[in-house]
Amino acid sequence: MAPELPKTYDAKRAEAQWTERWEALGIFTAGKRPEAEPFTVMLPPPNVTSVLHMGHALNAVVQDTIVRWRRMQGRDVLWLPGTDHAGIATQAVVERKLWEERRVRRKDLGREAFLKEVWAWKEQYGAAILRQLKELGCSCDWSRTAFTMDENLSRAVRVAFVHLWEKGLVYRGARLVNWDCVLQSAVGDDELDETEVDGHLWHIRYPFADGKGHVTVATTRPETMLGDTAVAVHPADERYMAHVGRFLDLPLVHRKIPLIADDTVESAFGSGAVKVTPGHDFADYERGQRHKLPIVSILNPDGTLNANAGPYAGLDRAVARKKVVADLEAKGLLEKVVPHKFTLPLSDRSKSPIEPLVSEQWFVKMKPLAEPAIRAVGEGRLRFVPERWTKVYLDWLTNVRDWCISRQLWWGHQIPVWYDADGVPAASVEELGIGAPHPVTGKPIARRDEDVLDTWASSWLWPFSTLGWPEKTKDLARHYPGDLLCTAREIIYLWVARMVMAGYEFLGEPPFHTVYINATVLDAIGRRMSKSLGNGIDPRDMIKQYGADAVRFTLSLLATEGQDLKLAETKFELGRNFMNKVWNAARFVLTAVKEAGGAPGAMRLEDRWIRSRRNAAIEAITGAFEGYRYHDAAQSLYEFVWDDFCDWYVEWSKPRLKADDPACAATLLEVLGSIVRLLQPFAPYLAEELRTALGEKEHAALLPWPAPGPRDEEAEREIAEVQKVVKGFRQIRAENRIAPNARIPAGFLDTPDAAFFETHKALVTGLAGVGELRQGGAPQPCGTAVVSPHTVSIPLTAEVIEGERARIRTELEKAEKLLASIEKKLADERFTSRAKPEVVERERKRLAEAREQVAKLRRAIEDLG
RNA sequence: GGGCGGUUAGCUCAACCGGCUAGAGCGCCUGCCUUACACGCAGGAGGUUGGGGGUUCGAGUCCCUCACCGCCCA
Repeated sequence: MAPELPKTYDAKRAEAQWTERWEALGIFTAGKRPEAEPFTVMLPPPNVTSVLHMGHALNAVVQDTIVRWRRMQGRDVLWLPGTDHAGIATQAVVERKLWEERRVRRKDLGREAFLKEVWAWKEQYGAAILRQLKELGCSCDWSRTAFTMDENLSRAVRVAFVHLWEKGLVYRGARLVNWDCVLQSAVGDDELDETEVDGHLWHIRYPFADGKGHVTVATTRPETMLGDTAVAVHPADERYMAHVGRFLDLPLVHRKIPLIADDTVESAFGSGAVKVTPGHDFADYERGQRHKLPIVSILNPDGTLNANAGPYAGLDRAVARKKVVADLEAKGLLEKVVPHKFTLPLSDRSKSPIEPLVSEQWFVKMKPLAEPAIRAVGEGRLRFVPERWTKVYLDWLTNVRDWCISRQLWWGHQIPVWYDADGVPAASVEELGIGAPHPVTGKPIARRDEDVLDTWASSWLWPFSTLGWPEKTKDLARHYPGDLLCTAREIIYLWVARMVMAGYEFLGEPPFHTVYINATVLDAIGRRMSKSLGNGIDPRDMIKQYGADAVRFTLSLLATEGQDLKLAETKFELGRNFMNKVWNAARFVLTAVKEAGGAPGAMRLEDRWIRSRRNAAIEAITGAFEGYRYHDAAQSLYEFVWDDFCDWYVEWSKPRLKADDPACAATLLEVLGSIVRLLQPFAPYLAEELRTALGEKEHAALLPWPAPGPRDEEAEREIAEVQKVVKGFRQIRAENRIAPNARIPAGFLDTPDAAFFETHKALVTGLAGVGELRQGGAPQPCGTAVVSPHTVSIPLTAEVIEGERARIRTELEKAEKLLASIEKKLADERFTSRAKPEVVERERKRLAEAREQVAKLRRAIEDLG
């Protein structure tokens, strides 16, 4: 059973061997345990345009670890993967490609031909990120891979839209939206890239209409003054108080606009007076609403100025800015221009400055949808981990604004609304052909709404559209509601809240009971990883370099609760080293244990001990998983394997294996089997390799999760004493430069447990590097270590005694300090009378130990002479 | 302006309900290629837990306050 195992773990080989086989064998396909309780997780669908970045990797690892653990616990796991069509992102990618390769614009092709191009692109490149998730070892049910524009998911979008339409929750209206002049579409708040830019602050004089005096306003966007409909000051600003209500003559276009008072104005900023442009600024839009100001829009959708801009009509916005500034200067109205840093929203996709623009859009009324989603938390039907994110979720929902769901794009779900010749709209799940009768007016349908829906309008249905909704499928019945959602914090309201709303609206209950918000991955100095900074660490490179298991384990180990995660490439060595450690431990066991399954033989103390430690590890890891404490889980495994198993048990096993001790062989194999199981959720490839080497028939992913057996308190206590004694010997050796391979004929032990150590001396001699263990003190000169209640010593040569004396003095100082602190504590009767009795008792015991320690160290120094 | 998080060893982070001498990995120092592993072994140094105040027999942990850093919302 001992194959030739290479000296270091070859992650590449293992990964190449298993990734495809797992999928081909369908071992992650849900539904194979019809009698078991299901466990359902939806992978947050990444954009089809994405490549795997570290954030995805962490998110996926966190989910896969939990999912693999639940699967081992016997649950019928469904982890459903898929991608999101990402309207703007994808359309922009394809448009750019068409332009670069063929100098063709989308409008040259026409809608239908363009969409064919996008689909072709999607077929070719759209699965990249899912492939990369497979390379990470993700145990998704790949047979159920979904895409937001699949036929059934698209139908779900239309059904949802018509449902909301019929409830009167969908409306069309003119609103200020983020407008991308290049893509010529509204874009969502989440599609903005807020960039800090070095701009200017133009100070412009607005004369009063009666010719007496002026007010100076400061602006970063001077051309928008053409759309001003007021100037605002703070009501308590003494400089302007007397003038509120007077009218100003808007320069260049000569519009009469009022000076108004509004307490959102910051008096300290600029001149304290701000121009109000409700048609081109979100804050001004609100001010305009409050003061019933007219809205003047000066911009065409393509970024040129319109007729409202008077003489500037037809100019591009950038050209218009220059001309406006020049004209103001010529008229002596430009007071000054000062450099000014501010944040400019750029379109994520086109990188052009976003213009707030009034346009006709479709909206969804959110208030009624938000109510049940808010109640879900109070009713305990929805829980966030870490808990503090609950507030972020609730804050957004309580102040929720209506949702602009239309996008002026072609790639996406075209809005299922048709108009007759009079422009009367009708919504329909099924296609209403041109010329067909309008369901309400009966007149022939003249056209379909051109716009498509926001991508979130499909992804908010993801937890059930992927299961077949609106059909009443078996999957839907079994897997809705699901259990867990793992995602990033920035998506809590964009997506999480909307999914909960959709869950209640369409199915009457939330789509999951727990939302785990994973850490944000930062670079080594704490900045977000971003393309523009170029500080990202590519998980694919890390997988190549260190192996998928190492990447996974490292991320788990670094995922401390609620903390962001600072990452440097070298951190992955941590995971790699651990994988190698496990590999070598297994290699040792498999080569050293010649036969399995002889007579079990009598168990020794250390055999009982390692089982007890193993049980402790099972308990700790299981508990940590239950609380989503990944760091604790990974740490417990790491310590058990490295410290308990490798550093102690394996070392103790070496001489026993030479003597063919069956109890020892059986213990090694049993514990290694446990390690394989505990490792599986973190490191599926290595676990699979090891279970094969161990001759297990079942895939590691399908092995049962170990149940924690009883602890053996006595063995743990006794072995702890042995370890103290061994460490004492090692300390004397190391401090006196005795080479590790130099075997000392005899070590001396002065202990109250003489009989115990007589029985178990083999546990000491091997690891302490002493030929035999004798009771009592060593003859002088000797080195001494006090490990209360034991004292260990070994004979030394005369020349090293000076160093030994210094060492023991330092020890003594430490011990005396400790003793003094305990004495002081116990001398204080407030402590002895008020502290819990068991705490006082413990201190008394420590006092005795410390006294003994000090006495022994003093004697050791005296003995040295 | 409002909210949230953070500040613990040189670095990255732990520390359940307040209670043993505040732990680990990396880095550093010393000695070792001891036939599982140098991606390793053994040992060691390194901390006024951001400052100040308070509660308590006892505070990294609870309260107040200040400072700085980060994120989110407006």
